[in-house]
Amino acid sequence: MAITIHDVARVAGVSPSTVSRVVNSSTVAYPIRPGTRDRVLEAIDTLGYRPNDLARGLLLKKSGLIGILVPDISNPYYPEVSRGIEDVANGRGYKVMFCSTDRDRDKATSYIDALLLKRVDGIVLVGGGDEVELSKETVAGYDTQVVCIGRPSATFPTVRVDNVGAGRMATEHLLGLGHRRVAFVSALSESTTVNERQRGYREALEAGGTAFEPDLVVDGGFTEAGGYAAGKALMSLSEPPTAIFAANDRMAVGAMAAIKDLGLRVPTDVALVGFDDVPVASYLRPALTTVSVSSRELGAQAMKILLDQMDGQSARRRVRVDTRLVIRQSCGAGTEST
Amino acid sequence: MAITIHDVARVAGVSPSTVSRVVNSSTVAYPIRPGTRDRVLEAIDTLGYRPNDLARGLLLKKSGLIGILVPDISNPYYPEVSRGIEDVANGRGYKVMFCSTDRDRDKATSYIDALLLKRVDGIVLVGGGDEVELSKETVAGYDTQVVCIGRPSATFPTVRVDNVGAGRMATEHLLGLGHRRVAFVSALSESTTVNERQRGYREALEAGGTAFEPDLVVDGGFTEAGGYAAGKALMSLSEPPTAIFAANDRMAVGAMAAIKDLGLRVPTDVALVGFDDVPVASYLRPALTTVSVSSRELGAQAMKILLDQMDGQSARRRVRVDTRLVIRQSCGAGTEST
DNA sequence: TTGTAAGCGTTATCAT
DNA sequence: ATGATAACGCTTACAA
Repeated sequence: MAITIHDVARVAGVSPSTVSRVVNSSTVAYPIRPGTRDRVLEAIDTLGYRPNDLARGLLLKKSGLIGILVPDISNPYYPEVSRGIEDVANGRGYKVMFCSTDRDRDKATSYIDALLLKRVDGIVLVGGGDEVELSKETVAGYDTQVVCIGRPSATFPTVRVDNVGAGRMATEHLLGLGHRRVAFVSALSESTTVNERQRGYREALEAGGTAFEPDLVVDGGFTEAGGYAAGKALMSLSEPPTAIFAANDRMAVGAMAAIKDLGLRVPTDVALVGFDDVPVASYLRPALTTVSVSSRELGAQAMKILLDQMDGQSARRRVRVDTRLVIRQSCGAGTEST
Repeated sequence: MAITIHDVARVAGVSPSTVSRVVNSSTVAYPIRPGTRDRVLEAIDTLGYRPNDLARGLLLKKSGLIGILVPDISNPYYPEVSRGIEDVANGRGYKVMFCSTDRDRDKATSYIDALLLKRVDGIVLVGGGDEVELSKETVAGYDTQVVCIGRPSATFPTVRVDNVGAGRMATEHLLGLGHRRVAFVSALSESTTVNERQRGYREALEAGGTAFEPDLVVDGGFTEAGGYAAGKALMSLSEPPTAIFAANDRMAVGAMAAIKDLGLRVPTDVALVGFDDVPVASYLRPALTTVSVSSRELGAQAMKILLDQMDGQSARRRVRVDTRLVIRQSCGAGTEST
């Protein structure tokens, strides 16, 4: 049987309220006689008492939990984002529940449902996938705050990456290196993230006076395997591209393997640029040129907004986090590796 | 204000108990007149009622939560394990809380504490790190079951990988290929996992009549950066190794980059074998030969044991999950890539 | 087949 | 400075 506050009270010879006040003395200031406090503390220690967060949460209407919904746990980018969230959350006594939808609508829905049932104090929606649907009405009456990362939202505050600008930047870089046939490895989905990067790609092409060619855009399904297939398909074109921009690093890794397997070289035969700057990016050879978004910062900003909202403060509704192109070897312009 | 069971009861013109019975009809069989059920269901629908898991948990002494403690979220291996746990857990209505200790003792302790406070129904301890300490006494009285993955434990059931055997297998493979100077990229810590792999390495050496050389064992700190430094150090030895076995894939990736940067080639100049079979392993060029442990299976088995324990069934205390050496290109024996 | 009432463990409010 | 009491939202005997 679990030790309750009553057990402690009995052993210490005080009332449950006193025990409660001792336990929460860090949060709520309350005058307690030193002797009493000592006896309570001692009783807690000998009994090994730990308060029940469920009971506390029921009363306080707070679970102390923050839910994070990411599209794909196997993409190292998302753990980084969640690390940012976690650091800020833990600093304020919140714990996080990390959930991966695997870009599956049913899974997403059931997770949101569970999060709401658990009365999480906040939800962070990460990524631009359309498998997640959450309306203002759904969360209304739940005393739960919501913030989005990397997805547009009219109803909830958002922390955004300038994907269009970053896509443009990456493509312009390739164009500036003299490439005229630049391909884009996309991912078919309603993911706004990828679509935006593609828009930037297209804008750069058009601004550079290069015609957009549908043949040069292929699906890579977010994964290494998809990127590999995309790379093969692209390089088998009658007029293959001289540069490839992949919408994420995982696909870029796959594309790089495909290029090498065809006996071609990066960047000599094909230049390659990725997106995310995952940990392995700088340890590939050639090291991958990629768009780095400070993913940790992204998470931290989102969590700060959440905290502000929970405190009832009027939080900033829209925050942008910068991106930068990390020029390594795969684009042919840099020599930097690590 | 949130909708409670009383609101539904009032609207449907029944008592709260009846509403409760309708809501939980899937779990607990109870006779209810169809007409009544319909009215309740309708009221639930119009009001948008969702039960409060905190209240339910307080009463039932169940949170419906499973805590997972991993050493390092940025190693893609752990998300895979947790996926295995999750799949089984979700199938039985449990949700998981994913926590990364970052191999930090304070973080680990505070997470375990939080998990216990939240009255999680089960805890899965993943990885052999010594930053995690959890005794039978600590969980006693918490109605919380514990299971370990990849770590020895006398007190809790464990799902183990035969790290010694796998380490031996990988090393024997290299030895069989004619290598006599085989290095080991380790990770300094009390992690039993790495130590066991190293033991296997050593056993294979001795069984093969090759002397163990302390110089050939270097620290790689679990990461690509550490593996890179280790690779450089190893290849700068007056008598460099002709083969390197890294205790995990992240370090193997780093070592591969180091070797290439020194103008040497894998596997011609140095053969390389990793451990984990992370997603990128097969997309490196040369593709990484590595020990594959069915990490998903590992998680699934652990969760099944947890469920058995929670059901009060006598679960199997020790389960072993197989490993196999995936021979790709980096060891020089295979041609297989993807 | 349905309703009443007690209680899960905690904290806020009001007394003392 | 401390204690008694009510309440948070739910489930489950027990009663009807």
